[in-house]
Amino acid sequence: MTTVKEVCRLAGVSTATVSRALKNPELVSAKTRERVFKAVQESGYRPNMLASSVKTGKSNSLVVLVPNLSNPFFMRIIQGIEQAAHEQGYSVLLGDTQGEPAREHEIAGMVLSNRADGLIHLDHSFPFSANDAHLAERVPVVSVCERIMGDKEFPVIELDNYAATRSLAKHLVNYGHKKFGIIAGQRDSQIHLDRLAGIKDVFATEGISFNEDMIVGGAYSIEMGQQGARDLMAKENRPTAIFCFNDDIALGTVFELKRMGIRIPQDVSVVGFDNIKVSAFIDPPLTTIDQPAHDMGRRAVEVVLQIIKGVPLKRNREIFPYNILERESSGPVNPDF
Amino acid sequence: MTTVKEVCRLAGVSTATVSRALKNPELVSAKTRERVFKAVQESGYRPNMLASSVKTGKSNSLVVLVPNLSNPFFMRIIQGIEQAAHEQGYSVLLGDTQGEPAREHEIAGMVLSNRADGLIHLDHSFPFSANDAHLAERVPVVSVCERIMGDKEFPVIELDNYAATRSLAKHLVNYGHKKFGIIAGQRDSQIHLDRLAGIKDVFATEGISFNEDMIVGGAYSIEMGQQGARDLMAKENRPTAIFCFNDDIALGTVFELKRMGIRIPQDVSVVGFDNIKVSAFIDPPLTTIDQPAHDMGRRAVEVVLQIIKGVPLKRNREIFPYNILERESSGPVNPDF
DNA sequence: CTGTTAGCGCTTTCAA
DNA sequence: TTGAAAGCGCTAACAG
Repeated sequence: MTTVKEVCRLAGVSTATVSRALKNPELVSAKTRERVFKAVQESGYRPNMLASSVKTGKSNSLVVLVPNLSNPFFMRIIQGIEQAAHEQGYSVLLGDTQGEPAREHEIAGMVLSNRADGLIHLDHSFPFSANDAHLAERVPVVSVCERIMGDKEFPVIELDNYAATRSLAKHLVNYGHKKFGIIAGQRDSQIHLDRLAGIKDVFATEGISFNEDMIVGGAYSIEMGQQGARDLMAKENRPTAIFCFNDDIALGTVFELKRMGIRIPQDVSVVGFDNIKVSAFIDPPLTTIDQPAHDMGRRAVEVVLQIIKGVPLKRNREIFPYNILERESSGPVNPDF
Repeated sequence: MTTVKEVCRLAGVSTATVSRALKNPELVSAKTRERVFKAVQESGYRPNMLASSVKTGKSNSLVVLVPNLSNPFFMRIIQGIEQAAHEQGYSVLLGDTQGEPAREHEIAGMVLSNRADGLIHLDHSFPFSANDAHLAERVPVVSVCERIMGDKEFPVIELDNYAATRSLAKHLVNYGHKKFGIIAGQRDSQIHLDRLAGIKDVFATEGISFNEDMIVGGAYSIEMGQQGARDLMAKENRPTAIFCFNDDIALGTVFELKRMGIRIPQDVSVVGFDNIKVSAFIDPPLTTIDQPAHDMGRRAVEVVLQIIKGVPLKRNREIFPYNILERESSGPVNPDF
């Protein structure tokens, strides 16, 4: 491997000058600078990032914890993160946690062993092990979408889940629906609570009675959508409208209902959440909530970099705007269903 | 930050002993080891990975170049990569290249600046800049799915694309189809050539005439599928069966054909490639080629680690088995269409 | 503007 | 089995 030494030799200068010419060119005379550049060129020198990181104490990378890499919604966030990070000269260490605490601890540990300067978390769990909790105090952490549980309040980039499900609920109520079902994802998260609250709030003002046993599910997957659809349709008071807490669930629900001979939206209306790409291209196209996932990812990077750089945050919680997409999977209630 | 020094102080030993106790515990007496462990515990010490990397010259990370993070098929590969890497104690630096050479060069550069020990490429381009080409000689590189173009032949993990499209073509020919259309992804890749060859081969033996102008498209996206479907249906000799070179394209094609009032598979058969998750849940479920994406990702890690460790490779090209999934988007030809 | 020098935190000889 | 000491490749005072 060619190191500074080699460049020094070729350019006939000291290591300090090489380092300067590369990092702070304005501190070096034009002709020396040229000599150094030429030497770098000739030798094919690449500074060893690790070595400089040891010196400066900054790794210039961020670690991102994702509960499930195959969720397309997360991918949109990550794309935003990756782009913004890259623009700021940071690289992204990606860890798929599968929601397993052990893996979260391990990956989050990278930021404790100086491999990353900050952490972006796409889940609601406290990512460090109990052992590391006190060390984690000084670590720049931001969460996207989910609020991290625990004593310390971490900055969060999120959607107004409450308002979003409210508008979804209003949309369905306006269509005359009175009997609802919900297929949930993770039930123990703040998101779940917020979304549920939005729905129940509308029910309350509209005088719609809703029974907790009309909430089924418990994972953000297509299969859960299928299962949930079957469970809901087996109830004696089966719903005419179903809230799915993400689009994957909605995809499974739509598939399964159609398989059961139930028409959408003529018999049952289905709404999703997230607006993943395919949602617009299924049959029928899905009514859903569009989240600015990409921008939220970008913003998460900005915020974590602010923390890293010691810039005080204006606010600890940033709420991004949603957009309700009224497509063809929802429609007027069918009184005969 | 707590460093070795602190542990030394607490345990009353030298830095060398601490280092040994942590990396090669067997070189240290049981009681010293215990003292060190206790000191580590108390101080909450975390070794600075960067510092050790500088010494050892190994970063224990791999960089992965993805042309498009939002392609679900790539995500399956990456999931495999991430898991395998993690099991081997490696972390994954992920770079979304958007197919832009500039970004590829920049990200691939990480492996030249000691930030990563090897590179896994999910595209067919030579990832280094012309400038870095000679440096790249010594870099462990593996490609998955696509063969990297250029003088040097890099190891590759791929599918038998030729055989896969052959069986897809046979499947359609058996259904009586004679008029075909193809909606391609990237046209300048080896994959494209292989897949095309497989199809044409079957056409040749079956005596089916095929005109190059029945090949449309040029990007692996849903939108390209829509566009391609429109283009194909506008031809005077419109096809009764369409090969889509990935499932995203097929999704768009199915959507657009249905929108045009064309029934699938009664009027037109559509087949995809990749078997992304949603393919089984659209209407109709998609006939496609299942690629063992996850395993291919895992294998890529094994191979790149072999190169890193200097273990000679048995073969430079590994072909993974495909599996044709005959679902409902393909069926008997409709002579009246 | 440039060179000398002293480390960053860790690993690894070499001697004891 | 342990410690002293010499670096890994780079950066950053401090002099000059």
